[in-house]
Amino acid sequence: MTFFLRRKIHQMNIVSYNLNGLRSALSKGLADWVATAQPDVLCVQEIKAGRELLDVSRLTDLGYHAYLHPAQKPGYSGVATFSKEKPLAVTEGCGQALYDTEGRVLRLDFAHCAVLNTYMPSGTSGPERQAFKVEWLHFFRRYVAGLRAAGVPPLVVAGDFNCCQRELDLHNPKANQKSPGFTPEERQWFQNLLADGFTDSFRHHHGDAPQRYSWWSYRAGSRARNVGWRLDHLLVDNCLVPHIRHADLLPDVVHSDHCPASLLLEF
Amino acid sequence: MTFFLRRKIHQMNIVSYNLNGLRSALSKGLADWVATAQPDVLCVQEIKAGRELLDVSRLTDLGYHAYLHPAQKPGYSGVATFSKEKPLAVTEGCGQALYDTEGRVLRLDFAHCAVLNTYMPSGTSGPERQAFKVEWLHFFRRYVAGLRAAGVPPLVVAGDFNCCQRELDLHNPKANQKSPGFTPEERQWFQNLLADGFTDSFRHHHGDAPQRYSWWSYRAGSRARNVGWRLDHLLVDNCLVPHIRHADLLPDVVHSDHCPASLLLEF
DNA sequence: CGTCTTAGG
DNA sequence: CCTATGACG
Repeated sequence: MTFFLRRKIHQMNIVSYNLNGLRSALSKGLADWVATAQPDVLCVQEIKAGRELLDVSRLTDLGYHAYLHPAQKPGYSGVATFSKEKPLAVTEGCGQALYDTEGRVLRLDFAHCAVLNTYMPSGTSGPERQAFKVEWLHFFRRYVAGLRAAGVPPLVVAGDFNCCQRELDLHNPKANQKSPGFTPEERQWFQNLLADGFTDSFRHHHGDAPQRYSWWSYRAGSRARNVGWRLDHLLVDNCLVPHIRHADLLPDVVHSDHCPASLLLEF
Repeated sequence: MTFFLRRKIHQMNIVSYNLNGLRSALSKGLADWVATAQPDVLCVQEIKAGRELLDVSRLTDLGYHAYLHPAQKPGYSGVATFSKEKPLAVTEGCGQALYDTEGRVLRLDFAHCAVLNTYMPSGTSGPERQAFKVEWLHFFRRYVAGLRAAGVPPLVVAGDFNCCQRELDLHNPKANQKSPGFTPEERQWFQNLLADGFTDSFRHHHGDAPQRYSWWSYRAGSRARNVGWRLDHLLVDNCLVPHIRHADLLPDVVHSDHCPASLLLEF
């Protein structure tokens, strides 16, 4: 008879989900799905409401700690992270008022990793916001580099990036070379971010699987025809790659124009 | 065998209906109801859209002539009258810019009567609008007197009066002595208007029938409990009283927070 | 509570 | 198309 001596396995199931309104998603049964899926960390974006208007008891009743980082403007943007385990530290915002008033970053630090929930700006409403987005993207790389230098635990960057890198990340790459979210500048930025030492967990797990998207326009029945984009990502610090057990997109889960992206880490 | 010599009977079925949005009401099947009810003259209030946004083909396809008098402000107020018979004359507004920009009066003249479609101001949004309403009410009596003096055909005043006169016209008269729509001032005004030579066709036909309302708040399930007010009226010039054949409220017709009020005249 | 609006996506 | 808002009722 042989005995194996090993430490206790710790699994972390992390989900990123742009809800297009937390209240709307709750009204469509979000809490029931969460009760079934049981993510350990649930990062949501576009909560579109502040603390006064939000009732997250349906989620805290499931045993989650709730951390909200709403935008200043009513009905706009905002992120929230729900965690089964109480984090060692919570950091609201990135220290830049320009971004923090828009509720775009929320970090939870755990023993084995830090989960950085982010909602990156959309550029679709015009050139002004596209310029704002590009500035944010450059800021974000510097910001992440600073976190690393400061000794924050290895990062999981979870969120709606509002951009993707490769042609197979969207249904119609040819027609969208100039569209916000797939400009050469944004694709290059994404590549640079990966070169900084991050891994796209979905691609790591699924290779070049085509037609796997996380967002579909509400218009023209895009979702039914799978005319989508992969905008929601779970990037991990390269040092976490050996811990990836699974990564996926859950297009059958429908509370929003996005679907959840999930990642299972094992420590 | 006996022969009766008599002129051809002419019936006019007139309906007044506050739609709380003509587009919304159409989306709930208004045209199907109109096709069944076949009013000769349909007076609607709160159309809440201008000509560019409205598609009334579902009604004109039923054989109606359409006359619109929208407000200037988008999504606000406005009246429209639909008539099977082409009127002899159509008068948009009352000549007062203060009221005509809010789309509150539209008159169609026929051989036997004139149908004055009116949406009287609501006072519920504050004392400023209640004062505006009271000024309107006084103006309206003078205006109607002027029409009479000018030799307009005998009037049917059809519309949402946003007020009622007697305690049996609302579910909770005691609690609403100071509420806009049932203030002593408005009740007195209503009595004065009747004293000017008008008859409330519903009361003429139904006497003191209680609990007959035309509006219910959307809040707190008021309509299911019949907690309502009778705000929509078809007043007729006293000279038309011998022609009243029927008058009613149709609470089972639901496209709005109001229900239709109807009047059958025979000439 | 519900129909409009406008902003944002 | 969809979720927010704010005005109005």
